Amino acid sequence: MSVHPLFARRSPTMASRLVSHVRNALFERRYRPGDFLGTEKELAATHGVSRIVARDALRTLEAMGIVEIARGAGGGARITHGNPALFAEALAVQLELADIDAEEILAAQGAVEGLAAELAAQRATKADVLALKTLLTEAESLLHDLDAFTRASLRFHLAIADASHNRVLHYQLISLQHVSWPNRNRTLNRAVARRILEAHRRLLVLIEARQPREAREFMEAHVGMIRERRVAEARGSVCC
Amino acid sequence: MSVHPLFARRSPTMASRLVSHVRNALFERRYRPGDFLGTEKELAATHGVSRIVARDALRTLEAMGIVEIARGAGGGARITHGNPALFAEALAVQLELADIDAEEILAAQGAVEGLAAELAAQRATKADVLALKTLLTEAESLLHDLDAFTRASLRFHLAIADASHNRVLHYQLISLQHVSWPNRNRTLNRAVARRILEAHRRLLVLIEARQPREAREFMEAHVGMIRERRVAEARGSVCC
DNA sequence: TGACCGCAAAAGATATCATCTTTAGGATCG
DNA sequence: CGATCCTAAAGATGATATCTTTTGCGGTCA
Repeated sequence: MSVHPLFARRSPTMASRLVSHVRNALFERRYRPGDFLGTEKELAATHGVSRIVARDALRTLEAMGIVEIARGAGGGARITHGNPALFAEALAVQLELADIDAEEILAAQGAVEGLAAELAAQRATKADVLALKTLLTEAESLLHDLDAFTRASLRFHLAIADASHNRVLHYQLISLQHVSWPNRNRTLNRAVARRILEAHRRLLVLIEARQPREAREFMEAHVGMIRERRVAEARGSVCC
Repeated sequence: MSVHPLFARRSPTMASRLVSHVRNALFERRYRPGDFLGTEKELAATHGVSRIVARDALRTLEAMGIVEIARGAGGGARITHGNPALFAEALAVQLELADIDAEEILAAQGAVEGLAAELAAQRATKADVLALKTLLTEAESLLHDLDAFTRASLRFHLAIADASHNRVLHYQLISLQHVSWPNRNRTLNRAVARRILEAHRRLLVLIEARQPREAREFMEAHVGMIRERRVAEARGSVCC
């Protein structure tokens, strides 16, 4: 039994139409972070669909990082205030599916971090510099625990992106670190750690001295060195 | 059908556990693009949950760009081969939620495209150069239709990223263009279009001549000019 | 103030129907 | 006899309805 052709045209699923509806409203600024979207039942009712369809749409919107869902009385769906981790996750998934290795990622990371260092040298506030100093001191005290040292170093790099006062760089660096950095740093030894620490000290000096061009070049070289080390590591580990 | 109390500890939702299961398998390379995951019913059965839960999980995995779902006989869920558009969308959502404007985005874009131009000047193949020339010719013939001209220009920029043979730059540029470029270019007139065309010609010459440093500097200046224009535009449009 | 309880809301299960898509088989035409 | 087109069946998601279970907020009462 076929439906009359006039009414047959509804290929995009109802859930996807609901998703588009919310997404478009967001981009047209009709929804803002924190806004209440409604409960499953309300959404289903106002859009004339079943609760399952509303659920499907909310699952998708949740995965897209657009809404947060709370249970219990007073619960329901609200527009989130943003969650960079989700975006980092999205990049990580795509890079994994496209089978992209650390070298390509670190090349791009060099450009992003180079600009971050340049802007940081132009715009870093006293608070930014203080935060960087604190992280540097913390890393110094962690030379005995190389995994913890690595994490502190990652935070130092991210703090430079923050000091650039460009949030795009912050988001990009988060996502790139998420895929470029191994959980444990296999070839890192204390000598290398000291060299990294020295590079970070020098970076901080250049930022404090307001030398954007030098900061950028130094950062690019620094990330370049990390890339070299990672490439050598990868070659060395063809077998174990 | 109630679950035995022994197995009742399940604070994270069952759908989210199913999502994690697939996600982890992907990152551990136990799943590869194209692999068949199963149908809704099969997934529900093998994980001991209802079809609703399996659906919820598949909606999430679909939004994350991990699986594709096909209907009909022989349908079901498969690991995708990647979809950069989804990732671009994720960045766009986050930038919108964090209320980031075009200037910040174009600053980051300058760094990404600068590196793309530098690498393109080092690595572009004959085919890459040919593609760039074709796009340039196409843009030249579109001076009468400024919207079409804008789209051709965007493709030209993306082709440079492709010529860099670094896929991360391609992904990043797609996502940044997605949010930085207005659908219609309000202040673009024919004189500006000619200047853009001239800049693109010069870029192509530098890439063909294998002058990485110059290509990078020129590209950074080029994107910088676009940024200036966009900022002026934004200021001019406080009111209409 | 604090513990408790009620209720609202999502999470999950089950059954059923609708719709889409592929495929295989049969009818038709050259 | 062979190729092609049509059609019907089968297999899968899409959508609806209705139900139970779990969770967490908020008000109430001691």
